Amino acid sequence: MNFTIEASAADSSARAGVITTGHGDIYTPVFMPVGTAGTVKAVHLRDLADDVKAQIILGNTYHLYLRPGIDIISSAGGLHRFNGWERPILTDSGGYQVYSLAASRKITTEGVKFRSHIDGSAHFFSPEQVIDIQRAIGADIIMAFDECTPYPCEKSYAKQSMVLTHQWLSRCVEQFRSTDNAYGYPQSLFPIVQGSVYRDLRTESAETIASFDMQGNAIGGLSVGEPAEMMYEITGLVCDILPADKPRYLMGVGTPVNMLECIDLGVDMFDCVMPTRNGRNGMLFTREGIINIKNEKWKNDFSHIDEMGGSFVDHSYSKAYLRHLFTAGEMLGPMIASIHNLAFYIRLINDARERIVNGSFKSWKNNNVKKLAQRL
RNA sequence: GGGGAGAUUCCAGAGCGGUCAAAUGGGGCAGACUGUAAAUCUGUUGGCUAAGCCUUCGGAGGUUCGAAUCCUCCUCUCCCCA
Repeated sequence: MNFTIEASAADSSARAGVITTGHGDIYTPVFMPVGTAGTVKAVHLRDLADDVKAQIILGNTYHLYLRPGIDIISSAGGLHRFNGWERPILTDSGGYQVYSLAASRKITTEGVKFRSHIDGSAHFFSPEQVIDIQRAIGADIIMAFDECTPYPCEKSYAKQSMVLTHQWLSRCVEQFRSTDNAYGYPQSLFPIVQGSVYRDLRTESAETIASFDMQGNAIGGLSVGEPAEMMYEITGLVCDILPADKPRYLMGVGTPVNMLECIDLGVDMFDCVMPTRNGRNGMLFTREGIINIKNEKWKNDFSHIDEMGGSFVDHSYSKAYLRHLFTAGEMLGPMIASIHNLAFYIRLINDARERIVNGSFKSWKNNNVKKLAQRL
């Protein structure tokens, strides 16, 4: 994996770059659709590649390990072969599940004991296993095993958790270095900064993570309920410490506004379930603001879903029709909304990239932020 | 023609003397969702000058301090037998 910066904004930390991988180039900043179980929910492969124009998608170690199981994915020849996605894949380590499935796991220095949310069976993840599993999945970018702390989080716990994440990172790196790429093409490991909302912890964590000198770095433990301003503050702080010549990945973020603000702070990569999950639940993101397509007000609105949208679905269906699909419980509704939202997210980030390259990012961002967040 | 069951708030359907503006489900309306246990979850759903009041449980009368609940008649539905 290689990262080259093509342009940097003069009045901001935003930059435009290219990540090269064994499955093709990724132009940054980039939004990566989340495909937890080996599928970006409700979106067909062809739509994802040709219409949405996703450059890279996510998979999830914990979910794929439980189902279908790593033996199946290995037999298939890796996740790319299994699900048919030929562009890059990044896998999350399961660190987020340590947080979101907190009720059914126990953390020790050695690793995490957890119960399957599917059948209750007992399992254990060590940092070493998490690397092995991601190798076997065949992810182009592998994430270190971390503990994603909740918000709010006592400082003492945040510190203890951060130390643990760092210890696990050493083991992840060692395991990563002592194992080979599973399918011939290169695999990269990204470590993850933790430290909750505490500036000193985040500083320490960012410096520690940077010292491992991996090919990219991630910021975790944000967008877990803290105020947006707090997230920006920590993101800015960490971005300033992480090396500029490596991609910075802000995990789990976020809303369109969150992404523009964080690009401004120097973030290169984003992923979030929002465009797909909220889309399935009837929320549409547009340049003019946010639409709840289930609302009665769209009942007789026969205008296109998004006049300014760049996706096939935007000009093929009306708001009234999409509302009807949701009202009727038709599965096409969530599909259309997911495609629209993903295409919107990716187009927005592409526009941001264009603005970075031509030097007008900051003012463009400031002009758009308010509109993007308003409700229609 | 004979016998039986029933009519409840948008729908279905509980309630069978006061704690009932009336369970529950559906539908409607609105909200939430940020490295996905989510095609999920939450709220709300008679009116108003709104911690109170008013009008509602097929219609009309009656019993009672008090009726969706008991009685009488009427109207209408459904089922069974001829």
